[in-house]
Amino acid sequence: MKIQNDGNIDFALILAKKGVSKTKFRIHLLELFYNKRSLSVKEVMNKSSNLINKVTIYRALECFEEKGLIHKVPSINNIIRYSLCNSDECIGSLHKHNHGHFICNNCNQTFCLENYKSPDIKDIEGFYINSLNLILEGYCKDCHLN
Amino acid sequence: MKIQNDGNIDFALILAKKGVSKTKFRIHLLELFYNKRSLSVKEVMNKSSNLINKVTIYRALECFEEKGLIHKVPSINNIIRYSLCNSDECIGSLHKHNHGHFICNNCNQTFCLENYKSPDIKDIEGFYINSLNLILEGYCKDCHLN
DNA sequence: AAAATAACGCAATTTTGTTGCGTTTATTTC
DNA sequence: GAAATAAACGCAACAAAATTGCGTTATTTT
Repeated sequence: MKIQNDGNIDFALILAKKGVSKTKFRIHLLELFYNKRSLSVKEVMNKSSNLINKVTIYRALECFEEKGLIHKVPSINNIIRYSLCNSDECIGSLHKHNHGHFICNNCNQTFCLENYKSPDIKDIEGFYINSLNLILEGYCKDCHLN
Repeated sequence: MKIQNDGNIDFALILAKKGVSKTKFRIHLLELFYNKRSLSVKEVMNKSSNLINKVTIYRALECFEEKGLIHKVPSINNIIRYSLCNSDECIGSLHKHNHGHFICNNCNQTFCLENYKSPDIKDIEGFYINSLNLILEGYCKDCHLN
């Protein structure tokens, strides 16, 4: 994925293309994901104004997921976590995101590992696969040092 | 993994070898995992006597994980889920479980996919990997039909 | 068997996520 | 561009999931 995060991205336009209402918060939310790629609900809360209600955050994330902007990343911390979709992989609510994700067990940040792909599993007898995730956990550079 | 689930497994002995106290409930819990391989907290509750307190369940699962008997399986439903460790893969709290897991989005059952392995990722610059999980989600045979 | 240690149960609390409904904001239609 | 429609928002209340402290009971060690 090539993200040109040079401050010239028209987030409102991206929302419009995906059929998402262009409210102040949702533009802000999309910007957050373009900056950090992967966020938990808590991180979104911390990075949003205190004036934004948590219900609004949950509903916006749900909407973004349905419209193909972000996808859930599995985790063992029983925390909902989302990552920005690759526009060439995800269309609408059909999410195909075969790159790995690394989750730091200390700071809880999630990192997209573009170079590490999930194996290409097509069909397994008796299982109807909707999503496939390669999840790595441990400590990121910063947390390993401390 | 070869599990000889023929009713002749000495669960108490396994607990003793791992340094886990041999209480009635913990013997029962280990048996559950040998029977089903993968369980959420809720499933453990349902399969245990109503007399067992949920706190006991949480603490026993935590203990089993620390002693290398079971490991957490990531999921997008933010539900804590555990799988039996392969004795040849996991030693103590060092969990290496490179087989995939399939989680049914309807019945929430988890299935170990012994034949589907995670790619063998050793080191990634800046990341210190503790565990690696290959997570598949969708519908199992039973839930797909309904 | 007694002492030490670990597990257990209970109650209370915290954290996380959800639902309903009236109000505000954005989008569509004219 | 204003009115009508639809969607998003905030609030309060609720529900579910997980955690903590502490006194009691069971297990392990000596």
